[in-house]
Amino acid sequence: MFRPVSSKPDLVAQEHDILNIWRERRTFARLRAQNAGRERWSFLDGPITANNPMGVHHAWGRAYKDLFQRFWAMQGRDQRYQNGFDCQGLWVEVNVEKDLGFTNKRDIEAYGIAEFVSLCKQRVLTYAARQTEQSIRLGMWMDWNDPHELRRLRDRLAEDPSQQVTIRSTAGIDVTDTAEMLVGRLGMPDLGGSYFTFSNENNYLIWSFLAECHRRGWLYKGHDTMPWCARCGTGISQHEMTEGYADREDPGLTVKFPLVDHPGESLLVWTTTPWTLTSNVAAAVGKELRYVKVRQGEEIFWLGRGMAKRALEGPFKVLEERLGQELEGWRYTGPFDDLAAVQSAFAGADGKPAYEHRVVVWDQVGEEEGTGIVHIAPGCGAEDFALGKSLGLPMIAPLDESGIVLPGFGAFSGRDVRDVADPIIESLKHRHRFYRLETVTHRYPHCWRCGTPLVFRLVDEWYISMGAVYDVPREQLTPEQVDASLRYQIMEVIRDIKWIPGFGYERELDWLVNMHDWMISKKRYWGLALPIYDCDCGTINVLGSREELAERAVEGWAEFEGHSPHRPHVDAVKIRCSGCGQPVGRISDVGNPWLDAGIVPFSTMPHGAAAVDGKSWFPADFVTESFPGQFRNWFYSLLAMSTVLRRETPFKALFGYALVYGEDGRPMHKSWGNAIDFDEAAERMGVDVMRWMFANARPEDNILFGWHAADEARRRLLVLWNVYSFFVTYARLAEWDPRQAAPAVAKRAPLDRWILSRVARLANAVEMEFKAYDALAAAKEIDGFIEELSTWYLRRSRKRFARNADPTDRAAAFATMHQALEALTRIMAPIMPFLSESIYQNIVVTSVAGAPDSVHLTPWPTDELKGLNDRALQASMEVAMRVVDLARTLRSQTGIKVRQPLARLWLAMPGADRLVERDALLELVKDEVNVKSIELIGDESALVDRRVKPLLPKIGKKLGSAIPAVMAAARENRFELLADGSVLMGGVTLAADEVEILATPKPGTVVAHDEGLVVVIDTELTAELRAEGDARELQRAIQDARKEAGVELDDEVKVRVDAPAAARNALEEYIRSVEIETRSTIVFGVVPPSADTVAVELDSGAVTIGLAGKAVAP
RNA sequence: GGGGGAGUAGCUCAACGGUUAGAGCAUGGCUCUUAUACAGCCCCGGUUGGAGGUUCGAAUCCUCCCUCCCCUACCA
Repeated sequence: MFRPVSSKPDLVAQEHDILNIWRERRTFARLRAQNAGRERWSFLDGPITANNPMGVHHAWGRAYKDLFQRFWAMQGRDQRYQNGFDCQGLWVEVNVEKDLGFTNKRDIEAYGIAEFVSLCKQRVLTYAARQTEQSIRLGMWMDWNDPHELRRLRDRLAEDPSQQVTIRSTAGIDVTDTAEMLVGRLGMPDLGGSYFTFSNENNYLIWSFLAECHRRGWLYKGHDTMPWCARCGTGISQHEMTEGYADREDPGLTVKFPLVDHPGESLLVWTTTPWTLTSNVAAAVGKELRYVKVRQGEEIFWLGRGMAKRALEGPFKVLEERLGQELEGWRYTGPFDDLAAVQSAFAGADGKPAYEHRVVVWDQVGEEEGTGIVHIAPGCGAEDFALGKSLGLPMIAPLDESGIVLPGFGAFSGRDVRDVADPIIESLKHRHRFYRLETVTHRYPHCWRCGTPLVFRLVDEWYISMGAVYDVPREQLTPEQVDASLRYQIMEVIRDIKWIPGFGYERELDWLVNMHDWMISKKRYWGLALPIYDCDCGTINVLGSREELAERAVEGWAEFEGHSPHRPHVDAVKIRCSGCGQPVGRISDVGNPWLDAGIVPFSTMPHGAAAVDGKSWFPADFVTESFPGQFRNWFYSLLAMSTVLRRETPFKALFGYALVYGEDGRPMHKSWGNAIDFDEAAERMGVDVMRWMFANARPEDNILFGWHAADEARRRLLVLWNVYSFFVTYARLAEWDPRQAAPAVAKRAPLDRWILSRVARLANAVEMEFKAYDALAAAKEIDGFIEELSTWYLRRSRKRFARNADPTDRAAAFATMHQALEALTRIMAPIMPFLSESIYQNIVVTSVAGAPDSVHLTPWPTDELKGLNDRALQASMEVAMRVVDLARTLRSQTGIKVRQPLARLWLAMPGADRLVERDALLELVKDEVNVKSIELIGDESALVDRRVKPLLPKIGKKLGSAIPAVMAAARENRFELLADGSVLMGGVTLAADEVEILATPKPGTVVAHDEGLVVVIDTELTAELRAEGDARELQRAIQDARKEAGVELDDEVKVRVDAPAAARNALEEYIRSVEIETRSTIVFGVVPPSADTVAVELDSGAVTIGLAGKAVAP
């Protein structure tokens, strides 16, 4: 017998039970064994940053990942099930710094890089363990490391990285190595478990990638002015800029640059970054722009003509007008010519000034903002740098890597760049160079990690060239051009990918066209050690492997030996320069973390000789990640690296989804009170509710996640639960068991055959949707099925499950419901692994011989159910359901309750003869809407009129301006039906296929209609009908009373009914059937005051009923 | 600043140029039911952001304006 099921499930507790069952029975391991060696489905997990606990936003993507893995497992596919952790980079560093209370890089150096890097590793292990536990809670089936082992490894690493430690692989084999080396070997085949991007293998493979880039001449050192975060002390690459833009208020400062050759006259220049004025080198004007000389009081200024009104304060008089090019070469006195840094930058070889501030022409000068004369500081802006370089201007770089003004800048030296604006303005006022100060709000880049406003700094960084952008359409490129430009090669590669949603392809393409070279260096500590050895002789050595490092090492190897390829140990090694033969050290930079994530197809899916059994998992069939940002990050790095190494795509299909927002439509934010922690969500709403919510979200839109949304999602699941609970309750009462013989499907009621056909169709539809990676469409199918299972199949079948039902029919109903539920649990298992498992365990595992002991070990049911499909029956049933809807509408319009039986229902149904099982279906309708008989009438009936609906899309173009007349005729029912089926109306003749003939009710009767169906009810109530209605009303009241009294379903009760004589008479005929339905014995008479009483207003009079206790002792 | 979207019921979103703009949620009302803290139905709710234009007909196409979002960008 089935285990009893509460009607109010504790979903959360149930999920924990299921987790225990899976663990005890090693269900996942058995699933893997079951599919091992079969056709593969290769999923590549995008690494989650192991830096914090997992959030509900991670849960969205992880729900998709698990969903599709489970689905393909049910398709019998072999899989890798490897989760990934992203480990290296600034994310982790910033948090470790925060924990230590550090404010900048000098603190790290003082603390010790080795210790700092070790803490970074420990933090990764801490959160990898945590996220592993959370992911398991989510139901995600992966080849997980034991979280306790990860924590133990972390603790051993903290104690002494060189100590020998033994850990158990996920396959159960003990492996011994030093703590540091074991950490570096995580995710490798011998240890199993999640891959970690800090692994030795991952790092060395990036080396080989970089060496390959170098071999092809694509790796170079750039000297440029880059966005720079002073707090983090590192440049920010173009890939990282997106999230960092925010509105910011800055000073809008207008200053005077006195002209050397025009005494008393000054240029007016505008800037929002006062600190860059110390490094001013030139002032740029537009060649074709017009400039004016104006007088204000005693002073004379030059500025753009179009800007004068806005930029000048107070009245002015225009004295002269010139083109920008006429100003070229004018010399002016710089704002801070007395600074040593300026003097030395301008000095020639002999120490005398070789350069003077002057006006230059620049095509990018515009007239939208400022004064039309642009302050140029090549050391403080990328565009300024480019201009300065092309004109051979001196460069002045005022900041060190922490944003502190360098020596040589007088009183400003040693101050933080963020604090020098005011002193500079003061100083300018002092020097009579100040003109005006306002406040400007503009979009300004900030550090994506720590939020510090970026500055621009002149630095050396390392880049991978993305190749030329040719000024011709792509299809006209020659193969040679494509071979020379990586970006076009990537563009070719991405054509082979199925992008879901489709706009992903365009977006990636757009990024590829516009992207700059890939800046891969970071002046930090925790990350990939770039294998670049930049020799003073001009030779750049790039190593491709640990072996090459060993081979070429000339010193420091002993210090490195036994360590992961991280700073500081790897920095100890010096190699022999291939150019000059001298020892050369590694550059101190670490790598861009997207290199770490981009190499994982190669580090986790070895191919060729490296493949474990000669078969490669590369390329992946599927990847899925949140798309905002990833087009320039993970997707990009995957594609770039795979294109360089193999010139083919690393994945065949990409499914992108948007962001998780709070219920209020804003990003989740702790301080806004709309954030929900994953753990809290899991333990309060349950993960299946969450997964159901996620599956029902439109992936291309942001999902609004919250408690109300969860309640709504849970509702549909409770409908299913109620069906299940009903089934189990009655199966237990009937002691029904799936092993009992049931009538053959063909012999069952049409209702049974219909729901089985329905579930067969569901299996097929959901399979198709999952294969198209459309979880939403699949969820909608399932949702629709649950709705019909509950509100039609079960609703119409309820009586069939009762004890007094026909035994054969009852057996058929039980068997049908059982099969439908069993199939449904399998179909929804990928989305809701717990709920489906819980139902399956109870109704299948306990009682079906030979059934797998988990729903997740069952195959996808489409093939098993195929034979049950019956399209004609489904179409007919839909008509019946619509008739019921119409009849209900009529009842509610006339105010006649469904409990009140009606004599007749008239039904006009075009094509009624095409319906299969017509009589049986009409019986269902009769029962459902409580009418004694249904009479079919033709559309010629006196009850309906005909109406003509012109099919506008067909006739619109043809008729043009005649349309209004035709439509008016249609509205007013003015038309003539011709013998050949055509229709004359509004002065034109419409062919039969240009119109639809509708049956519509004649006014004056109670009718409802819908697409040709017309339903009319007979509202006349005879005395018998009223009496029967009263009986049902009484029955209902007794059931209510039973419920109030908390009587068990199976208990017999005694009921006293206090009714006037008229009511007694009316009810008399039906008392016996009411007794049966309500499992009671009815006695008319006074209700004792002690009983639970209920008052009912019957048609035949007011009655009071009272439960007088149980009739039969239990 | 450049490019692309989107503005439709209180909220979240639908609606090949086709005449009465629909769903879900929320509010309110009703109903069904020992599946009993389930569910169903109905009502209410709209100048389709605004103004013009094209068309027999516009939420839909065009122009301008307003607002928001996304992508992109160091314009000083």
